[in-house]
Amino acid sequence: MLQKVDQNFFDMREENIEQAARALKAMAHPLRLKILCVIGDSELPVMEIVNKVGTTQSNVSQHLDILREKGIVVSRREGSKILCRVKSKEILELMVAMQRTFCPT
Amino acid sequence: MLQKVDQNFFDMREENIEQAARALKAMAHPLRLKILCVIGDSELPVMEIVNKVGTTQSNVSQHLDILREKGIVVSRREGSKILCRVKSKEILELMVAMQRTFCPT
DNA sequence: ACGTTATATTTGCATAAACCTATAAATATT
DNA sequence: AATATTTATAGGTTTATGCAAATATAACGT
Repeated sequence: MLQKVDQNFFDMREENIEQAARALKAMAHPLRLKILCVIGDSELPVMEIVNKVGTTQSNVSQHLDILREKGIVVSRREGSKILCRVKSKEILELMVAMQRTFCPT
Repeated sequence: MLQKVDQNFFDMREENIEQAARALKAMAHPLRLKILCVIGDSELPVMEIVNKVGTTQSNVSQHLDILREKGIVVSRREGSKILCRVKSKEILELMVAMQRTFCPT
């Protein structure tokens, strides 16, 4: 019998696929993607995000909530402000990859 | 005035963001992600995908359609079969990045 | 031409996502 | 304590998604 060279480069396990899909789904919305781009590798208060992305505070808050619960963004309170940042360097690297994929040079 | 170091690494333009979000959305579903992983860098007939992902033909066909119309997958006829592959090496590279992000080593 | 295999499409339905407006809660300022 | 700022949450409406079951189309073998 031949050696099994199941050259499945993308052999994510079921659980990884589920998790990846959940995270991707959180990023796969124009406004949320824009929020992520605006935050980038910095840490911004919600209102600053609101101003930069140009929609209502409520809307941004709702989307931030989704990004948090899917593990894309974390935030901490500082006085009256909530500072948001992208959760991990892995996610930031993924964003760089997306930029490479979708932004024609 | 200070030099503007708007270190916005992720300065995707609006249109790029829209397009990226659309493509990501297509990939951000467990079954579709699985389909992509199964195809990988090869070219597979629909029925083979159906067998590997374990759901109905109709379901796979519907999801493949979404992947096609969002520009993630392309397919061609060969006799009675439709062969599917991931559209571009950019998308494949993005999948590699996702793997790095979501598959703990 | 007929049955078979491979794939796509349609329809109906249930559920989820998105968004708006209004309101609540927490902190800050005076 | 009253007011202003910042952020979150709730309720309601509209639209999109996901899926199953059935049916349609296309090519193949005999």
